Amino acid sequence: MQYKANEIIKTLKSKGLRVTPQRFGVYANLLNRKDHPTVEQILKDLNQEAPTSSQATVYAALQTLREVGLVREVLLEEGISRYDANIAPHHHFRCSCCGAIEDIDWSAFPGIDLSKLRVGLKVERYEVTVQGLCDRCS
Amino acid sequence: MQYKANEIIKTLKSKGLRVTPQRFGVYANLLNRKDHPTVEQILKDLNQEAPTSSQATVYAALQTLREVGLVREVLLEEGISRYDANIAPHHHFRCSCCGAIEDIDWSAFPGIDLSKLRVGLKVERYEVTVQGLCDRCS
DNA sequence: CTTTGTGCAAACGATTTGCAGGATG
DNA sequence: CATCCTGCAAATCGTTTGCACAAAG
Repeated sequence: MQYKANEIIKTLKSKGLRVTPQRFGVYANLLNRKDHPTVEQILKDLNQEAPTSSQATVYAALQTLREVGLVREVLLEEGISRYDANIAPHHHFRCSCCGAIEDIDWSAFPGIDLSKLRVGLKVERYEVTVQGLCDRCS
Repeated sequence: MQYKANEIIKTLKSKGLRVTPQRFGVYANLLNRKDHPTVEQILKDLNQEAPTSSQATVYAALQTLREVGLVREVLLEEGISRYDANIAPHHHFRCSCCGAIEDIDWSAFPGIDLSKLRVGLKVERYEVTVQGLCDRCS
C-alpha cells in the first residue's frame, strides 16, 4: 500500500466527500494499481476476501470521484469504461493483441504544436494514444 | 452526393461484398458526411423518408465494412460507438460541451517522435485526441 | 441454385435508477 | 438528526444473436 490511509481520507474530505468504507476502498484500490481497471475488476478486487461493496455502489463511487476530479475515465476499448486515479496529464499505450493498457509519461512527447489547428477551436487538453504490441504479444 | 453510386458499388465489389441497398445505403451515408455518426444517427438518416434498413442490418453492415477495412470505429464517448469512412490516418477534435467531433488533418501534427517510448513496445499507429470547445460552444 | 444478407424479436452485458434502510458528519 | 450513501432489484440502453425468409451473383 503505497498510499497511506490518512492521506486518502484527507483527500476525500478535502473534496467534501463523506468517507465511507466503500468509497475509500474504491479510491484506494484505484490509487494502488498501475493499470486502468474496469468496474468488474475493481469489484472483484474489493470483494476478494469478504463482500464489502455492491456493484451499484462502485458505480456511484466512481461517478462521484470523477465529478470531484479525483478519478478519470479512460476510453480505449469498445463498450468498456476503465478508470484511472492518475490525474496528471499523460498518454496511453494500448496493446492491440491483449488489450493491456500502459501509461506513457507526458514528457515522452515533448510539446505538440497546436498552432495548426483550425481557428475557432479552444483547446483544453489533448493526449496521444499509441496502439501496438506489448512485450508479451510481440 | 459527392461520391458517385458507381464508385461506391465498385468499391464494395472490390472487397468481395454483395451490393445490397442497405449496405450501399450505410456506406454511402458514411462517405457523405463529415461527422462520425452513431448507429442511431445513421439509421434515422436512412429511414428518414421511407423505412429502408433495420437496426440489426445497420450493425451487420458496419461490422462487415469494418472487417474489409472500409470503415473505422471511433471511440470518443462513453458507451457509444461512432463510425467513420475516412480511412486515412487522422486525428480528432472533440468538443467537451456539445460532443461534436471533427477530423484533424494528419499533417497538423508533424511527426511525433516515438523514440522515447519504452523499449519493448512495437508501435502500429497512434493518434492525437484534442479536447476543447468548438466555435458554437466557446 | 447456392450463398449471403435482411428483419424481427429475444437475448445480452454494461450501466443507471428507485427506493428503503443505514451510516456519516 | 439531517443529509448523504449503500444495496438490492428492476429498468434502460447499446449491441448481438437465432432463425426464417428474401435477394444477390
